[in-house]
Amino acid sequence: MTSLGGGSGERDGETATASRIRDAAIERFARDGFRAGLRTIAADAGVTAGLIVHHFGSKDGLRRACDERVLEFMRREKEKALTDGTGTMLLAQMAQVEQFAPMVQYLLRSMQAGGELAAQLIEHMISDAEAYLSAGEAAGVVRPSRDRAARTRYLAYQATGSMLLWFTLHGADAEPERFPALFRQYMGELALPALELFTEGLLVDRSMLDEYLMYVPDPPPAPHDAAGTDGTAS
Amino acid sequence: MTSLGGGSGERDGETATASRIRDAAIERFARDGFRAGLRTIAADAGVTAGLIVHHFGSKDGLRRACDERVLEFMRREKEKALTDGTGTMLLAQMAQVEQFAPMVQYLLRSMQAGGELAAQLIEHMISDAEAYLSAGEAAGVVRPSRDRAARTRYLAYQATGSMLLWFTLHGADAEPERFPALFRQYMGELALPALELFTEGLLVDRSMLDEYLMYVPDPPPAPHDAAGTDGTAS
DNA sequence: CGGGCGATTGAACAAGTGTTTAATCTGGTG
DNA sequence: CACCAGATTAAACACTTGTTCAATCGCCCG
Repeated sequence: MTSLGGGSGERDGETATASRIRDAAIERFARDGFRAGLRTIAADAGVTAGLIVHHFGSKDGLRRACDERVLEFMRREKEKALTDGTGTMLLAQMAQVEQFAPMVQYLLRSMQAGGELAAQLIEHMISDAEAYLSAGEAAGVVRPSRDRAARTRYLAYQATGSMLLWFTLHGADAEPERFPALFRQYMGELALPALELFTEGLLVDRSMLDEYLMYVPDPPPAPHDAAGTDGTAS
Repeated sequence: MTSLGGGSGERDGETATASRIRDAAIERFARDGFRAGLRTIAADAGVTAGLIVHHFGSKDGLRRACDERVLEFMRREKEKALTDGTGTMLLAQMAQVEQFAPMVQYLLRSMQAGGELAAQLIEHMISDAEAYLSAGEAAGVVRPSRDRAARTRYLAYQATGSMLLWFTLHGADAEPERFPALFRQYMGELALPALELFTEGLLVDRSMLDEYLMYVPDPPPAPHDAAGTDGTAS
């Protein structure tokens, strides 16, 4: 009934049934996590478990197909939406559209479980943020950093990670119908503190930062773990 | 051989074998996630699967016992370490001690999977951060916020969530022996961007914040989801 | 010594998993 | 129409899972 493709559900070399199975899998994985059984997905798609492995080889093959579909969809959708550099806005906008909500939920499930798609996604977001922050610096609205790469990664991890945690605690077992509303609520609670922190910071004076800069080499320290048993930086 | 208790492994009404099973379960859950089988845990503890359910009723009972143990351990350890308000420092310090690393890893597994322990933990961290930030405000080193509760939650979610994501992508399947080193690396990459953001902010001017404050009621808006189909705030 | 009681075991059970296999259905082509 | 290739099914397989059950072991108390 609901074709996740938003138009072109089928791709090169894929039969209509295969794409229907794959879309049902995305929806079921989004709802129940990746421990959902093949028979459940098969029932959702109105087919048999055997047919799934006939088309995708194995459950892992099915998951790879889902990953690929979601990733390609994200790539295509990214250029149509104005991003805030962290991907949060992009996901938020996508979650509003009922048709795309399962994709966002599937994505968060992926990050919950780890794996290739999650890693690619976060790197994707980091490179987006890199471009966005660089443009902001050039335009004079974003302060330059002593280590731009590190800051970019830091911001992307913060934004994505807090969203993931929030989803895990409040939205993982929720019906997909409630998902857009939950996402709106998350953004609403987020906006003010984020803007405050981004424009005014958190600390009153610079002593902590300056103190830190006294003790470590400036831009990019050794990327590999040095010795140093002191873990406390107060 | 390695008693996770750090001294008093047994508690009221618990036989020595039961606590040995529970500690083995914590270690195994930390290593493999909660899908680890009872027989694996039983083998780790040198017993049989049947004995586990004899002592804990079910696998869920075992997990509850593990949760309780870890939570109580965190409570006891919290007062011995100086926290930075977000719990990151606390976990980092604990991860340095080889004996406690499995507990931290178990905790992150819990947050990965959601559930009661994770929810309690994050609320715990939020209330810690609340006290810490309030003290900072009173001492004049932390800027006051227009909505202190929201900012506290925001900061706790950011810190915990980014740590969780980082762990999921880089450390979930790592040997527990490497875990302390991975944690040190994470803290090292984190320190500079965090201090920069906290003391200098990210944006050069206040226009975005002021613009936002023009459109929403100041301190705490309606907590329930209002209508408003416009999700874009530029 | 004897009886009992909890700890502990090994085997069995029932339900679930992903996957395989042989058979059937279906549609297009010579 | 005959034929074949792919789609599709139902059943079986091998395996793992959590849980149950009866039997045994070991120790403490009377």
